[in-house]
Amino acid sequence: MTIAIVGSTASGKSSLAMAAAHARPGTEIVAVDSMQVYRGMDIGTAKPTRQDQADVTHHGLDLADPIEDFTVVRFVEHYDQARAGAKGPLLLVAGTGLYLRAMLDRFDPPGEWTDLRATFESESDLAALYAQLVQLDPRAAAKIDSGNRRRIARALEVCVGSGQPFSSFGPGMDAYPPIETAQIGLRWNRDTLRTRIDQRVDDMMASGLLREVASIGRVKMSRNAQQALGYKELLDHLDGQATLDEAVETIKLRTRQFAVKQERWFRRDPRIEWVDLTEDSSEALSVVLQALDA
RNA sequence: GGUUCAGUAGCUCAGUCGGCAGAGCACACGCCUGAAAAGCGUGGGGUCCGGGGAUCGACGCCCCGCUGAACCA
Repeated sequence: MTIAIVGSTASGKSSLAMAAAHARPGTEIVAVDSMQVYRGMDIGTAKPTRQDQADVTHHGLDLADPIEDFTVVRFVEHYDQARAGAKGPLLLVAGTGLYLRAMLDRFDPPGEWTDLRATFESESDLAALYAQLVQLDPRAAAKIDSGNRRRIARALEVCVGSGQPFSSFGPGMDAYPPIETAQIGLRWNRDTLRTRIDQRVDDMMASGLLREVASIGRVKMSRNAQQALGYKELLDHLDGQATLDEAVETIKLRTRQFAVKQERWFRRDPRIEWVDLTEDSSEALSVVLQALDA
């Protein structure tokens, strides 16, 4: 039995999952989150507390040091292990849409050819790069914007490295086959979500986020870890590039934009059952419990 | 009280000689299978502070007023 709760940052999915796990003892939680995988990045990623982790078995947390670049493939491997060893139902708490889809729809990403990728990414003539992709894999090219260097380089990396078209590795993201796992989506209206985000960022600052960021430091953070909201802006502040107030405002703004981006990602998936929240989450809890009991 | 400067998209501002109203950010929407809290694209938005005048034609020139800033008293 596996259920997924999806939603944007600050939607309340973690606390809903805790409530559900308490109501159905034995349930284990899987945090599907590209940043909570980093050890020591606790406050800024709103990682479940030690107490929560003591009360309910959690997976998906603290899988890598901040100096490492984590990837989807590593997360799926971890998930498969967790699923095999789990003693009770799994409750997935997902903010990272790509990770969740890779897990549930069994994406099988082609391998890595990092030196090829580096070559393509440093190619100065982007138009020529795109033309090459159109030649090798017109189907992939049709789905990638001609200005998107990163995705073009990755597709070419796979075409050249594997000898097969990038588009031959799966149906793509717009295929939503039926799956066992029920997905429940949490949704707030934008104004309410904004105040929740502002409050959450203020709370993080009050809890010592700046100290956490300073104690890790930029040199001990990988490219990917440095992208984490809150960390990125406070690292810039520590480098003297912004005042603390400016940094906090930027965190709030970008977190809002991130939340909308998450919503747009999940919105596409027709299999998600949405629960519109006001301030009362009891309806969401009963929906989750119902799914767990089914 | 006087002088000067400013007032254009939600915000910060461009706008050449008077000739179809612009940018960045924000916002909305979409795409993306080994960086996804990343990357890429699309487009909706205007009482050009208000009023009057000269002109074929004004965001632009002239006059009056309003608001803000700086300086002088």
